[in-house]
Amino acid sequence: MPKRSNMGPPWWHGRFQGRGYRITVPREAILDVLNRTSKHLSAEDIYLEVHKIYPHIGLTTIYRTLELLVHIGLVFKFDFGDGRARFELSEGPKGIRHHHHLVCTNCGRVIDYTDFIDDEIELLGRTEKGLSKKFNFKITNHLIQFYGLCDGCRDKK
Amino acid sequence: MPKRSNMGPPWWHGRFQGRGYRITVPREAILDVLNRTSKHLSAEDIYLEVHKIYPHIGLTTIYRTLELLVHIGLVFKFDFGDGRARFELSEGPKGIRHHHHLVCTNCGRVIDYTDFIDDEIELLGRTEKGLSKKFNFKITNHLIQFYGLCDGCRDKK
DNA sequence: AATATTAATGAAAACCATTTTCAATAAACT
DNA sequence: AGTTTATTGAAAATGGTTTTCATTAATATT
Ligand SMILES: [Mn+2]
Ligand SMILES: [Mn+2]
Ligand SMILES: [Zn+2]
Ligand SMILES: [Zn+2]
Repeated sequence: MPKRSNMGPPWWHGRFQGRGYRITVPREAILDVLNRTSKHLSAEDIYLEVHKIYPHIGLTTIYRTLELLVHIGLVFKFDFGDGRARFELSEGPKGIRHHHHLVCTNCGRVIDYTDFIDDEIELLGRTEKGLSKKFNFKITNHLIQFYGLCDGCRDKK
Repeated sequence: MPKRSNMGPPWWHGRFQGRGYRITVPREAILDVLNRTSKHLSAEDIYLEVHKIYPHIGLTTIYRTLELLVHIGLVFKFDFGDGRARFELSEGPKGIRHHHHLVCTNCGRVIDYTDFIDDEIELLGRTEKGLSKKFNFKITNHLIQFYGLCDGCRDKK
């Protein structure tokens, strides 16, 4: 089902060329699954989805591909505390969409939010600068997650 | 070696009483190890340390006790991305010392920092309020970590 | 102080997400 | 079309964590 609305190679092809990485069917299938969801899928989730169309693709390949995609920066890997890694495309055709997460500790639901991001970015910039100076630490990344009870869970407790 | 400078029950005893939890030798030993380090120990780290004094205490008990301590809020459990959970006392005799982490992605070193915490707390408060309202999400906790290269690793790359 | 109750423990086995191995396959280059 | 070598799939291994279950010991009761 990997059908794109307009012709031309998908926007991510450039990330593979020139680095010795090959564009393969499994890789396209995995990127396609990630590209078409807004959920935070586990390796097995992705495997099951890919399996519907390419039953011969194995779970091992899913893991290996995800590792590669994280390595080249196309995918983010998260740990929301349920014992399995979760993956999310780091950018879309329209560029990076920076956001943080709200994690429900009761049902595991994960909510993306971009509100307040500007204030956060502002603070993060200051903090990163200060920490870099104080600890001589070169910051490349940050992780911000809020935990609590989601809309559906807060009453039932 | 669990020797306290002055008499009286340790400050954490109150957390066990009244809840049906018993104060046992393994639990005291584990709390003692956590209380005397500023590092972020894994279950095995704690096991090895406890083992020096109580060789009969098993790794299973370490895991079970840590789970309990996290449950009653005496200990924080972290994932710094190296495949094993890390534990840290949530408070000391002098109260809670809120801090966040700087994680070196090269050597795994973890640095606690409390600088800029005030600004962060301020922002977090606003953000939590906004998010709570927008998503009807009851926030109980947050996780903030910065990743990058520490003093010893940034040059060698 | 002795006894009863039941939470806690330890050893071994099970669990399970992820990684490794290795022979077979298929992209990309000539 | 043929060659090179990155990639793949199946099976086995790995390793941190959890479960099982018989035994032990902390606390309550007498
Ligand atoms: Mn997200
Ligand atoms: Mn810390
Ligand atoms: Zn929920
Ligand atoms: Zn380092």
